[in-house]
Amino acid sequence: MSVTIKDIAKLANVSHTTVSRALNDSPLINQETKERIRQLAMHLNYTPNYNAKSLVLDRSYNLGLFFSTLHTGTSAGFLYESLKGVNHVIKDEYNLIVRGIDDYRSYHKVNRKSYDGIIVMSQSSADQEFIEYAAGLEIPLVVLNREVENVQVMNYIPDDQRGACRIVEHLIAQGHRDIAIIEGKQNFKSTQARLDGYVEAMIRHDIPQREEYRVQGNYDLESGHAAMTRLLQLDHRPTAVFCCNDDMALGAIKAITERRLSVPGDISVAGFDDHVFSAFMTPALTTVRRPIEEISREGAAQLLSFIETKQVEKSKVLFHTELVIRDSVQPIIR
Amino acid sequence: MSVTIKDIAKLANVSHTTVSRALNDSPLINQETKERIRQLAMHLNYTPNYNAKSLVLDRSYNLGLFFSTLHTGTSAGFLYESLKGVNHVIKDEYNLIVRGIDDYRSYHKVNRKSYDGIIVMSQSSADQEFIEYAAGLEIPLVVLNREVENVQVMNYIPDDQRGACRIVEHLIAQGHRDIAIIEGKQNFKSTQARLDGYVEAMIRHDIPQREEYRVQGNYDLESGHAAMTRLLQLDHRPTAVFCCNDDMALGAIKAITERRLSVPGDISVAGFDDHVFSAFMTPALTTVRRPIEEISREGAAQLLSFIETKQVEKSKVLFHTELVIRDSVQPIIR
DNA sequence: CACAGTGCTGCACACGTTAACAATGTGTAT
DNA sequence: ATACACATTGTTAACGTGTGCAGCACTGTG
Repeated sequence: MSVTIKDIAKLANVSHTTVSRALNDSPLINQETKERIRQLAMHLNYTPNYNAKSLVLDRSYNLGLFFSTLHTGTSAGFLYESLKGVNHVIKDEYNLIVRGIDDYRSYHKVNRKSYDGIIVMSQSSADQEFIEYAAGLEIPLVVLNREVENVQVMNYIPDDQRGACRIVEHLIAQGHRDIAIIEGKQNFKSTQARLDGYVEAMIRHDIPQREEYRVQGNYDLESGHAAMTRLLQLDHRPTAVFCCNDDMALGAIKAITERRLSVPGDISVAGFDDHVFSAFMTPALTTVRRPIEEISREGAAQLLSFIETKQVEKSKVLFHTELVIRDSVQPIIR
Repeated sequence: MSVTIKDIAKLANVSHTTVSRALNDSPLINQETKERIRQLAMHLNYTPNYNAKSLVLDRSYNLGLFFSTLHTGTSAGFLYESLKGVNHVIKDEYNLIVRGIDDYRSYHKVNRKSYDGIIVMSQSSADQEFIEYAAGLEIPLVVLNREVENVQVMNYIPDDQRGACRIVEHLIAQGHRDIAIIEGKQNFKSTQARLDGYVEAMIRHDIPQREEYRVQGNYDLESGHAAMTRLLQLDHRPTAVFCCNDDMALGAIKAITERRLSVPGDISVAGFDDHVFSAFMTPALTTVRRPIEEISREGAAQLLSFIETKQVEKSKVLFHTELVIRDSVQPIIR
């Protein structure tokens, strides 16, 4: 059907070995024959059969990009930035296979023969099992976005707690004391980290915390809307709300304006992530930038270098988050 | 290193052929031996080497999901919905490889050995070359989102022109006559289709078109903002603006509110796509729903069935777009 | 002239799997 | 008893590529 090195060999009157060597630029082959064979290959439109190569070289040319889930809890922006970052680094020789971990019924198909390396964009500790599995198989592995315990892997994460603490301190600096938090999806590591940051800031500034100011969300728009609706029904309404991601912040703002209240006039709202949309919302959202694209890029680069050299420090690297002040938070007028 | 069928064969005192047959549930093998071998395989934690399988079966187990670009012009929501739709359908046995067509320097690595099938999420006619290449190689192929010419492929597309026409007619029905359009990215097929819909509606209702009401955008937030800014500088401002996607609509609204004008009080804004965010914007965006997830799902399903049965009608299927009326368009008070 | 060295090429096998064909044993009809 | 069908298993080759080793021709050296 398609052209093989044997076909080329026949036409060039050499053995297929010579063809293989010529195409792989082996020093054993005479320059002229090399050139002749290459011309011929090009002319015949030869493309190597990567399945055969994979078999003998024991490399799949596949890289896996795995998300905790593709159904819910993974925002479009997160997916987009991750993919973009990784894709930017991937050399032409790798295929990038994208998948949700929770889609697997069995991890059977994930093994060293099928993946040269794996990038886990981890959001939930439910991934732990998968990560341990992959680590156990000694597949080159980098876990991004979530701090992973027990397993020795390259682990690149944003400093969520610090970011959350900073933005809550920003709210406090604007005079707010009645600050609510709409939390992220349960069991997501980031949910805990951001909550920790909130608590840290509140304690540091001696602000008493109210039980009813902590509301559960799940990182999507609707949950932000629902959570805010509950907060608005409180007798003593908060003057500011920290939403654990921008999607929920948008939902929250919707809930507020539906009640004919204004942001930030009546209630200040802060988000987290710095979604592409956030600068364009009305009001533009004050939030925390989480450098997902950089993390993906750096993680992918390290993974590639590990695959090639087999050596790199397996360690945790924190990426700075950054306060982005826009219009959705206003000082309180006493 | 890892367990192969030959290892199992030795332990089971049979030939490796028997093992292969047993694991593939061949009717040639005795039930008891079959069971025995399967137990053994399970016990040894055997996983088949897909590279070897691929080589002999001439199947890669790879499916390609190709976008025109992953850099700019592809919105996060579009990527997300596409991936979600396709992923929903993919059987466990396929790997989904995601890539931007404009990332290829050569299509060399795209061939029938490497891909069992390809889904092109086409946005630009710049893909045409790639599509023709893939079609020429007789790789099972489905092109989604953009109407493709000359090539006989499965082609599933949203009815953009009809949707655009409908929403512009909606603006007209609300009394608007000074209707501007912010166009999409140049050379994107959808840009043309939506413009055609706009023109169709205007002509049908005998509304004179002004040259200066047609402004170029490129589907991203910033371009919507810039285009709207230009429109606002006009002596005779439009009373309504049809933005060719929701991202640009958001940018446009930003530009309007920055000038202390209100949407829809002073200017009505309509979008296209029905991005997840659109219902939650302030004001909630009147737009056209484009069923990307359904299209991806249906396209992927057809591709799989084609791969298996090798027969399906290669034809164009139009998916209905749907007018979604929210709060960003207001009747004109004369 | 013998010998070692060098530069290039081919033979034969390996990778792990499937499949055409052969071989074996068992039962059944003649 | 013989032939024949049938059920089950094994032998062998094949898929396309890379590679250790052997072999060839030629060159230079003693």
